[in-house]
Amino acid sequence: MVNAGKAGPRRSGRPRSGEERLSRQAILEAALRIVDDEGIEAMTMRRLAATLGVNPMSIYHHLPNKAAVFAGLAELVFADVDSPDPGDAVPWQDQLKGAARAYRNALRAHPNLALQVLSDTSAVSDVVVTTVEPFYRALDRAGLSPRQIFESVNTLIDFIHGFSLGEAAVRADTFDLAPDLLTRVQNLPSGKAPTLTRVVESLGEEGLHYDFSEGFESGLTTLVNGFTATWT
Amino acid sequence: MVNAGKAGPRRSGRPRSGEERLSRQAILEAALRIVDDEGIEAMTMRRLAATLGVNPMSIYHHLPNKAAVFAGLAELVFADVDSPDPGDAVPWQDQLKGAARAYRNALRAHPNLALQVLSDTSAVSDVVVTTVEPFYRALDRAGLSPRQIFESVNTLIDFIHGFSLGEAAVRADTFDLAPDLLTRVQNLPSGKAPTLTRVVESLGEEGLHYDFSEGFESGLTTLVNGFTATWT
DNA sequence: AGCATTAACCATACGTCGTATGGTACAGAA
DNA sequence: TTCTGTACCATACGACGTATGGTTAATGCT
Repeated sequence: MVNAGKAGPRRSGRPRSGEERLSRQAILEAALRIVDDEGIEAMTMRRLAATLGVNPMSIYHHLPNKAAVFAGLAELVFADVDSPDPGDAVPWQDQLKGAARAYRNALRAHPNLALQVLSDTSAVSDVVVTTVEPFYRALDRAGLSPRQIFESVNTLIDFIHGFSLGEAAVRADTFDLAPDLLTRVQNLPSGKAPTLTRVVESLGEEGLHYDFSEGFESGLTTLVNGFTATWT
Repeated sequence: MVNAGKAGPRRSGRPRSGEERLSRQAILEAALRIVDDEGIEAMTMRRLAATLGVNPMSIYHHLPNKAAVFAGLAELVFADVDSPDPGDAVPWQDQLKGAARAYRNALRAHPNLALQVLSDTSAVSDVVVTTVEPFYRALDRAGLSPRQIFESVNTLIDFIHGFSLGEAAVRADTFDLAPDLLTRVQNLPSGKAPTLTRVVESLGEEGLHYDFSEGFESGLTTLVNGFTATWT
């Protein structure tokens, strides 16, 4: 007879009703914490089990494998896309920009997860599909054809994905490339990149620092202007 | 005295002059083959050593760790960016598009590597930096300010990155979403995505299939038009 | 009520991974 | 000739994902 104490923390076998320690939800929440706090490579099944106070194999009763854990996390991220939908009172351009900002913000909320989310094709669930609806709505209101809407949404989302990838890699809201990139560019084999060198030097004079939000807005404006110029 | 035979395939100790079996170059080439043929997860140090006919630890005399192998592969990819540079006879718009196509093609050449390349910030070497020069040149000729050039290049490259990420995930030149996406969209909780549903259904009527190259050109046109409309 | 099934946990173990450590044989410099 | 460094190999360690097979409690069936 091992562990006869009622409150013994170590038990074997199925827990009594209401004493279950695991659930899909709880597991995913713990996994998200690990990823956010310590990075994606820290999220191992054993580590996850440890933070849940549970044997590693127990997790497999709620999720089939590690890939499913990450797919679940991706769903969480997309579920957090908070589309404002200010109604159709607002111009379609602003509607589209709002949707794009919401999408970016969701990816930005968990930078360590961004790469996983953007690369996991199996995570394209209903959640993701409905996430893009606001983009379609805004462009529909702009009067584009279905084909034009389709291509435009793809272009815009590709931009957001690429942007978020870069943003997640840097892990800061702002980015000083002042001495870093500048000296590197100047140390290039002479004449390899004259225009780049000139541009970076010129930017260096105004005390260059890159702000991701400004960069995002700039790209967004370019794209919206591009849609207008191209389709009308 | 083990292995006294002159041609014995198993030897220990340093090989005789001219008989070295490894080099950084040879290792990276073998690694690239593995990634291309069998996917990125097949590229393990042990597997790599096996294809080179060598003990796993021998690789570490030429590259410090596995991450360095992938960084080297990323360099190879960027070194393959084949910027056409048709001179300044061509309009800057076409110059810019040509640079973008070359960049995309380099990423497309090794789809299994794309994710790694796009996420590995440590691989941003001189090779990568010089790779973007054609973008800067074209936009400089367009008469933009340094700041405008900088933002525009970032936007364009972010788009290419996002696009390539999607393209690499699908691994085909063309993409039939006809029944797949269509039925999924129609099975959504009613009213969740009305515009999306309508657009996809409408596209389904014309026998929808998505062509990545067409999609890329579409995005490119939008961006170039956007730069023109925004900065001038 | 009794019994079989299933669900939720744990223990052990297997094969694979990256790579630390420490050899051994040759090359080139002193 | 001796010393130092280089390019290989052998062994081993700890961590990983997860297959297998317990044990116990809840649940469904009769």
